[in-house]
Amino acid sequence: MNGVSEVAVASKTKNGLLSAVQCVSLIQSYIVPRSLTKLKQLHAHIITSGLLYFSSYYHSVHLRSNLLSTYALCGSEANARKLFDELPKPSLFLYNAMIRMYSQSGSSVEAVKLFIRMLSSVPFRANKFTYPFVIKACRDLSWLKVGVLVYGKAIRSGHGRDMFVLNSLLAMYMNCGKTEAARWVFDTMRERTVVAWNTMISGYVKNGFANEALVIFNQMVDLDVELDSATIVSLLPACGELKELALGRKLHAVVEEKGLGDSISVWNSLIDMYTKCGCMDEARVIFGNMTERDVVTWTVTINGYILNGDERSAFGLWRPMQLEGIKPNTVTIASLISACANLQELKRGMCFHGWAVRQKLEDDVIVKTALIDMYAKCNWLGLSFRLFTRTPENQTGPWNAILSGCMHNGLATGTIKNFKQMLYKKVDPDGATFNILLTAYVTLADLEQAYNIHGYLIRTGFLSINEVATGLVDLYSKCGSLESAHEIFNGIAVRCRDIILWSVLIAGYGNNGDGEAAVSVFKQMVQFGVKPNEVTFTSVLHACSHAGLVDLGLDLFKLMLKEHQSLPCTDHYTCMVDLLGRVGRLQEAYELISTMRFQSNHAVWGALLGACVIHENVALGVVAARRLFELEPENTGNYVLLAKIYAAVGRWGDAENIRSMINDIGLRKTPAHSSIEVRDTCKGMLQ
DNA sequence: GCCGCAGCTT
Repeated sequence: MNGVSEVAVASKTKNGLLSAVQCVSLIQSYIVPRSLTKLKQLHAHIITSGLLYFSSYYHSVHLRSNLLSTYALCGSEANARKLFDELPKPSLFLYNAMIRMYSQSGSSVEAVKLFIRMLSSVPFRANKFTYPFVIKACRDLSWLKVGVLVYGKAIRSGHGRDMFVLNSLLAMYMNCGKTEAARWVFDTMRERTVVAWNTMISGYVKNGFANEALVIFNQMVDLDVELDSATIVSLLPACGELKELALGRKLHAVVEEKGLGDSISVWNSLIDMYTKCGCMDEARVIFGNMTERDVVTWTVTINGYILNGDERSAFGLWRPMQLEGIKPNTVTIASLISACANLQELKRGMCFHGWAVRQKLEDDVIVKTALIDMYAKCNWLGLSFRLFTRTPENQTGPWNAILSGCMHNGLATGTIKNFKQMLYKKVDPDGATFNILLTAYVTLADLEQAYNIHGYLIRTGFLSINEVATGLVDLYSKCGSLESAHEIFNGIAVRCRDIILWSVLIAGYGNNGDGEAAVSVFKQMVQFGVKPNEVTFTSVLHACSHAGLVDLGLDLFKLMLKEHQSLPCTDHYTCMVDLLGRVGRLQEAYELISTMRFQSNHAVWGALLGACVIHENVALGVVAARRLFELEPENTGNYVLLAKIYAAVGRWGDAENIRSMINDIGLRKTPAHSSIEVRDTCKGMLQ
């Protein structure tokens, strides 16, 4: 209301000229505080007082220009546009103001259109302020070719080496995935501010080259470039991705030392980094110390809990978040829905679905994708499909969700059929699509099909994605073609071979009964400096046990305890019990179980019982079976195995006792068919 | 004759 009184004062002066000047200075005073309401009031006053008509032409244009540029700065598109259209010959400054407004508000197409109109209607060339706006608009639209043409214009008008123009060009190349082009521009820049370095870092991270981002950062440090908060915010996602906790902590220290923590996004990025490195405690501390939190703060924390397997705590933030007045957005709700999918909590998932519908967020693609996935993981594929059919068809995310939903519900051929539909509808598949598709082909285990998809992946270039290549190695191994699997493996650059790829090949040899090859690949992996993890050890021990390589397996087990200092898990013990049990070293297997530092599970005892059956060892068989009866009383298979041992050594009375035990349990706890099956097995053995 | 423009988290 203050604005009205100011306006009133201004209009009291009889002299229209003074009044117009006063209006201009008032308008300009609204620029920094972005006082749109006051501006509108003043605008109305200018119209009713006739200032625009009674002033000189010069002052009238001046007033209009100021009104327009301030509307544009305040993001009031409709008002700015109306004024702009009324002007017969807008100045370069006003064109810039309009283009800036469009490119900042996301109306990028309008920005580019206006630029083209400007080129044809303005007697002078665009200036150095114009190009960054237009290139940014092209960046947001991923219009690489148009952007390059605009840059060509910039060169011809002498702004090709302008720092701002080059920085926006860098960002455009990075956003369009052209990291080499960006690199070239960066290398040829004469003058590099911290903005250029930051653009390179964030660009590399966005394009999946987190390692390159770290390299750039190190160069930046070597050259003593002063980093700012944007550097931190750009680099922290790389730390999270690469689990570079040490560097992440260092950056945290830098934030504290240099006082870079004035923006929320810095703290948000730190929380995100800590959660990705598995440090929920440190993330919680930052969260607690923040005096102001935004929707991203809550979302990264919720995501962090989910990532670290603590979905309960994630759900627990839902209410406090809203009590603090922060409204969840599409990212928040999608994360929570995916947490419901992890836990198969259909009811809770439906509650979030309902909330999303009420908030009109249901049609957002990431929310839709999360919902499709959630219903599929809760085994409600019908609901998944119903949502899917109401989704715009050209987006990859929902298609991937429905493909993985088919797989989750055991429909391998359905997955492949839908993938073909996807291609038919001209939807672009991505790396994730092929990861899912390859698991579908794995269940079919058809070598001919594997060759076909291999060829397809080469033609489309998707084989260069590491996870996809890993999936293909797995597919070939599961089809029994270890030669092809190894060939793909050899085709992957040594530095790109991650732990998962190695483990897949080791498991491949193991499952094909070639324990020696599995162990040899394992040794190669260690030689290349890749640290084996739990899964690798499980695979290699499993391989030994399948191939009967007892002593080799024992050596590896000891190696695991000593050199790699990994704590063995139950899977490892199961492999070892299996390994020893198969060759009849039952007593050793039993002793190994006794050395376990934690609760033994059914798999370990099951392995021992299985070995006792083969070697007809009653004493240990009874021990193992008793433990199993405690651990899983309703699993009739265990009773059958024990009965088998008794039967094998001729202790028919004991076998008969087991049979009656099974009958009791079978009638009470297992489905009828299983009890009948069990009874028949026993009968067969007793006869 | 207004004197602005680039990079950054879920």
